[in-house]
Amino acid sequence: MEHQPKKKATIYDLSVLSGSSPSTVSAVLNGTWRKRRIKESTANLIRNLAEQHQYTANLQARGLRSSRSGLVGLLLPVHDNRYFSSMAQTFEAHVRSRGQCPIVVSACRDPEEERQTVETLISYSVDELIVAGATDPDGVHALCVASGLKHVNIDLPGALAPSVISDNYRGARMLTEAVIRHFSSDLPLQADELYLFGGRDDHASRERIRGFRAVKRELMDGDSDKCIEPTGYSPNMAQIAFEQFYQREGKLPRGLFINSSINFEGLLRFMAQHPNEAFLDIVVGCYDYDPFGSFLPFPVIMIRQDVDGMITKAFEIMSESRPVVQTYLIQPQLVPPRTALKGPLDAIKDIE
Amino acid sequence: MEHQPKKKATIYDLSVLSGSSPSTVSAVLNGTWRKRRIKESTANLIRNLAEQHQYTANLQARGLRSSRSGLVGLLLPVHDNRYFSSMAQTFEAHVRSRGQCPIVVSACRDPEEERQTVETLISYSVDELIVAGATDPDGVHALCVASGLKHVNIDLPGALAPSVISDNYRGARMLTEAVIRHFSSDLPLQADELYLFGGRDDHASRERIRGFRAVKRELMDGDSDKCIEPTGYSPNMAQIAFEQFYQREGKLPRGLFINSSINFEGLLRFMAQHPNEAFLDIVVGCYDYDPFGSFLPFPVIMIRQDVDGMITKAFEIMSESRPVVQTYLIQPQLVPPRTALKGPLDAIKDIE
DNA sequence: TATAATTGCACAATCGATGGTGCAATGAAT
DNA sequence: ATTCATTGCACCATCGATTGTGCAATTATA
Repeated sequence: MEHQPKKKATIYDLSVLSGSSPSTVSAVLNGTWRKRRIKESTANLIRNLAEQHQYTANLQARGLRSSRSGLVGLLLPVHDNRYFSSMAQTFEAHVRSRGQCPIVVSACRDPEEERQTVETLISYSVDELIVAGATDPDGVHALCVASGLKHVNIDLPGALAPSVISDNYRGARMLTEAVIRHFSSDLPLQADELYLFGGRDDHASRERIRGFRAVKRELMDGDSDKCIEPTGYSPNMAQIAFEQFYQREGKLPRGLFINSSINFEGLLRFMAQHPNEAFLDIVVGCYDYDPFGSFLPFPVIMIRQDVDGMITKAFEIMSESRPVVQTYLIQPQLVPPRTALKGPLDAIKDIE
Repeated sequence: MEHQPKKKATIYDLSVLSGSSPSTVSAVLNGTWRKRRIKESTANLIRNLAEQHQYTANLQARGLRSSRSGLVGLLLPVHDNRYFSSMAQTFEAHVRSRGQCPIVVSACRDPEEERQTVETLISYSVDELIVAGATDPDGVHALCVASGLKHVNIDLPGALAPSVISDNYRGARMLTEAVIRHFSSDLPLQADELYLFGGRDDHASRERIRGFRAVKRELMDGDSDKCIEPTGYSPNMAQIAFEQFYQREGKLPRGLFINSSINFEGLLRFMAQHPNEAFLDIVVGCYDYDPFGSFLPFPVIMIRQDVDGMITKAFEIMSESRPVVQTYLIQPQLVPPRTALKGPLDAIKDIE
């Protein structure tokens, strides 16, 4: 922390050293020098000097001039669960492979925070933005449009920008059906034993609830409103819902559809308060995949959303010149109990 | 995507509209106007115009001029596990509470990627940087020093910058002891039944191994080299190690010390290949906390590193004018099986 | 009323890179 | 030996904000 923070070299320094003009230096170092008919030898000279002096471009200056930044943003609701963290991981790999710099920011599901964060990103001339699970995607959209920023919604759709989301209806159908079928035929699951917990009034939750109810109607006879308990996306509220149910009924439902791994953590909290015996005959379906969750002491069937597919599609859309405002559905995957899937980390080389 | 991406308002636009000079507008909007003795009425006029025209400062321009950006960086090895994702979550909250903009980037444990990423951050005049779990912290340090960027290592220490890390030795001691004591006294764990898997040749792994061996020596009589299997930080290598052990010995060790939740995922993959019976008499200690991991069908004792404590300390250090280059140890916490701790997400308001 | 002090603001340089334009030097064509 | 085309590069305005400095107008003091 004590050496001379000697100023970074600029094109002007190199210009003096090389005897060329700053614009020549600039052209050489940003690759446009052929277009500007700079001699190869001049280019080499400058490149050597740049290397010697450890030149790196000031990206703020470049960004100011060209009103682009080389940054690509991912706006998340939260970091701390496997769905969104694997999204961040996948996103980074994509962006890096395109030679740009990924930056990931979360906005805590707070519409105001979302807008402020996007404003900030815009002020840095972020080139593209993926808006994941936004509470107010259309508010974000307005800001992006005003500054001409390419963006795509992911996970939760908006009405005004292209959106790439999981096929929540089909995923929920698969999951519900798998839960029902997981029970043996000598003691099959009854309609009033299958509950859905978690989620709130967003598109994903609505679609999942729709799928859940449809399958219940088709495979069982009942489909009562009381089997749906939206608790928001918080472990705490979910826990309370489980506790209340347990107080009321003396047990948990035998079949549980849990709307996200975040809500699933509410069940963990409940579990911590009760002996394992309370979970002997239970089957859980969770709309989200968490490798550890898959190995709990009762059958846990999970849905893995195709994060890579969604991110890929999102970039595809943003690369179009006039993206169509529509919602693309990406098929998720049903994951049977005790399954350890590979994830984005497996793409990372680990020496040793 | 089609409306007029009408250019964002600048201080020059407001200058024309208000009849004041750009410098006056600038001063008003960045809060230095009192110092510049601008009339209150002028300030109000300009502020109103700014609001009407939705002025937001171009942060690249500001950053270029002032060579500061308002950005604070967190460099992670990876996103996709609960330890680092909770670190990101906690970091964001801290940075936001200081009115700055958090940006989180991962570098995949690749020294070259680490340096490149930091170079990029420096080119954006990031104000401060937390370097988490870097493979080559001192390489990163060199870059930071060269440009006068305040930075602190976290999770893994460097020799050249202040570092804040978990007390790995003590944590490993606690964990090892807890695993041993978890066995009943009628069939106590023997020295050759307690193995350590995972980690590589970094400071954290070394300290954990040291703690592990010390406790083995103290509580059991043996402490053989063959009970240590560093596998790197990858699920895959860990899985292979478990499989090999299993092929060789016909079972897993009864006591397992797993060096990180990433390696624990290797055990999950192993589990997927084998029936639950193979895990009846097993006790796992994992140096990392994952809420789902805590509820697996065998006892899992975990260490939760005090991420909040580490981040807090890191910012404290960076706020000092001449930080001492030393390593600060933060005490981790022993988490008994079947425990659902609150995390950073609980700090987030969830409406409904 | 003349002078000094204060108020309120405008001017202009600057941060580092980009890209349009212009022009001298060289080589080719007539 | 002119004229024309090409090569190779320098010049300069520009992106949007910050900040040191200077100066007129106003108010206070003598």
